[in-house]
Amino acid sequence: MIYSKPNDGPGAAHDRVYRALRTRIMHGDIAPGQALTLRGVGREYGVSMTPARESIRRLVAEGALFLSSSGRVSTPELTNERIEELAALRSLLEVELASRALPRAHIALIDRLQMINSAVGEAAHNRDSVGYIRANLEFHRTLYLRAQAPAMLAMAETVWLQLGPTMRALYSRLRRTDPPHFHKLIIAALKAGDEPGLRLAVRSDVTHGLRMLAS
Amino acid sequence: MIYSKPNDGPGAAHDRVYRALRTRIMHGDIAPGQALTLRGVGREYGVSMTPARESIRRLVAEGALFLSSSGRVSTPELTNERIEELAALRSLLEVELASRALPRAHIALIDRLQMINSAVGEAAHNRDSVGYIRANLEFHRTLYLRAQAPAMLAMAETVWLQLGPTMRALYSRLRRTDPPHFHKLIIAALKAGDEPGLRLAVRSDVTHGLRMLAS
DNA sequence: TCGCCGCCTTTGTGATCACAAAAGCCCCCA
DNA sequence: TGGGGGCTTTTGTGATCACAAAGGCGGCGA
Repeated sequence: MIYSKPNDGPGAAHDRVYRALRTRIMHGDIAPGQALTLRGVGREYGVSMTPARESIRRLVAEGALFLSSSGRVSTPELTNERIEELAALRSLLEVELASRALPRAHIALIDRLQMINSAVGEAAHNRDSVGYIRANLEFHRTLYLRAQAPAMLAMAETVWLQLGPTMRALYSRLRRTDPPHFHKLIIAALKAGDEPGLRLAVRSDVTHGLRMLAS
Repeated sequence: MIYSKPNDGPGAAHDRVYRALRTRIMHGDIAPGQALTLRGVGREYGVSMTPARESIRRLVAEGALFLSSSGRVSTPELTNERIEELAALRSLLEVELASRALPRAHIALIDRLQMINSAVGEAAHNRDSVGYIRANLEFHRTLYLRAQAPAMLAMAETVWLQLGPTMRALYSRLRRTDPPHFHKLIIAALKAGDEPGLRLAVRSDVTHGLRMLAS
């Protein structure tokens, strides 16, 4: 098999496959319950079963994929209990991340958040669920990067990953065309240096979208 | 290669290796910075490189092992910043888990916790670091199982896993022979149904041990 | 005696293969 | 026409191999 580059940076072929699959799952590119096969993934990315297996097993370890008792893997179909739990985890982790980012949030960061937020609004207007999820996650990640807490951010991303397919199902179901209200509250709290307000705004933003899955 | 049983339950050979390694790491059986090799692990557990590789890569994905840029794996040597972050994560997650477990904590559970806690004290008295860590984690897990929050508990265990080798280094360094004081506070708060007290006791217990690593 | 260069060994990576189990499928019969 | 049994294909698992790169070690020179 011929690649464009013999060694694509640190890591290897399985890392490329892993990253591609991870991004697709996190952005909601794959519907819940969709099955994946080792040979299929390998064929799709031009690698043998070995890197495909490593990528898939890694995603299983992170909770992004579900491994049936017979070894078949598929994207998970979450129960309501699990969704509530994951929402609670998002709330716990992201409130803390935002709070830690607050003292370091200068005006340049806030400007960037506002730009990203307009991209969120645009995706919402165009009813582009994948674009909406991607921009929304970028908004949150940009803020949390300032917290200088890599382990915590990694955990938050793991939760996003587990929610990816479900978020797709959610956002394609509800027809929202307005940009998220709570993002504006987050930005306002950042500008004002208002920590309790920021915590509340983040918790509301995180909880709001996921709460309407109980229906 | 001959096994005692052709199919050891759900999963397979790699699952057995994974579980064994995971337990050893979480209990602090392996010192920080210790290197592992695929062929070495395979030889130790009587399997080929494939299951050894899957187990190790899974532990890497969970943060239990560190993967150098050249592909070598070793148990991580945590920086102080990372230890503080992981302690904060433990605090966030475990306070929430304890709080959720409180309404369901009946007398039978409290009795069991007291029994486990005496095992903790005994291990401390015998200066048995691995036994101490194991009993201590069992104390916490027994309580959190009552929270009925599997995703949250899994995250907490992932943090324990990342801290395993470091906890070993910590507990073998300091010569404590007394059972943990905060466990008694946890039990007392559970008996009294005192939620704020429980939150404080859990946070103190989690933070206390890890804080003295800054030295 | 100390440091550096080159060789040999160890190690991870990806590919391929044999095997068994699971899944899907089709045909036949009630 | 609907369901069940058996066959074929698909799929995951573990083993093994070839290869390249990294590591370690010893010897040689200054």
